[in-house]
Amino acid sequence: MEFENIQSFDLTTCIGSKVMRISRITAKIFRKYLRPFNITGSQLTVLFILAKREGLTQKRLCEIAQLEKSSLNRNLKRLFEKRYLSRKEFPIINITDEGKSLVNTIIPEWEKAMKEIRQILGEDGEDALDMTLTKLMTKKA
Amino acid sequence: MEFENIQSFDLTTCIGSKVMRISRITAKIFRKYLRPFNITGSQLTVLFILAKREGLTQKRLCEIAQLEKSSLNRNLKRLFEKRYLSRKEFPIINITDEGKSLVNTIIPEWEKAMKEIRQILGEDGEDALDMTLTKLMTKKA
DNA sequence: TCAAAAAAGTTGTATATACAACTTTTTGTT
DNA sequence: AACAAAAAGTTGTATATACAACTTTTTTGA
Repeated sequence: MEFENIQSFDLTTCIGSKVMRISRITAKIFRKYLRPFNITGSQLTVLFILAKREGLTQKRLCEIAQLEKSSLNRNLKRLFEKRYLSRKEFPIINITDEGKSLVNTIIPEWEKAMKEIRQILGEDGEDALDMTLTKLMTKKA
Repeated sequence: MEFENIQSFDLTTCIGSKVMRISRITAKIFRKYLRPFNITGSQLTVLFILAKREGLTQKRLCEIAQLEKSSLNRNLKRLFEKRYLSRKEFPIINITDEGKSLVNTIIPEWEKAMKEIRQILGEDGEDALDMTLTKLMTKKA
């Protein structure tokens, strides 16, 4: 068999693989700092959003976090269970005092993670990341 | 309550969130092209590696793909089930003819996905991504 | 050689994610 | 107000991922 395509193929060019690797590496750094709080990066993102802008629906949260609605729905479920969020007046979701307090406590640790990653990326690396995301967001919506 | 930290916090700076978003967007583009083949990007990465370098152990695959061993183990399980990989002489894993054939067939579709992403990122965007990954890999190992 | 130690591989458990299908809620129209 | 249509939210199912704990295989040293 020939398999012409495989011959000329170079797997190190794959953008998908690269992005997944970047994501795994940075996620690992955040996990290291967040582990003591028994919370994940994804959950924290939602808490961050609601700590700044209270009273959002799932729909709005999806748009802000750019998450598929069922993905967000399950993230929220865990945060309701942990009592960091509440939904007393459906469908409006709010952060609880407990949630706010957690966010306030975590921010310094989050800053440590950010500092560690910034030391690796440098200012130009961070700019590069911003450019990448900006381009992807504007073209894709 | 005060929650001083929340006041001054700006969630749009979070590198972790940005990276996760980039990853979700690019993954979605790849999925679009790979769906007809009933295979995922992560599975394809493993097949790509073994299409070029036959006869690897899980250990070596982990190092090459930069995946945690249990994550890889489960990816492999699905590829064994689909008969794209085999392990006749434990612990050496090989791609099957079926697997090679699939990879050969998929490469043109993979190239379409790459083209679509490249059009969004541009050459500078792709360079930026490479820089980001290089920095993360050298510092983290 | 064979027993202990180390390495590799596997399984348990949990979260994240997406797509599709379904249910509930909201909205718009008469 | 009541029904139909649309939107929002939820659940089913599957994959990806990681960490911890466990099992199997390989290596090492006596």
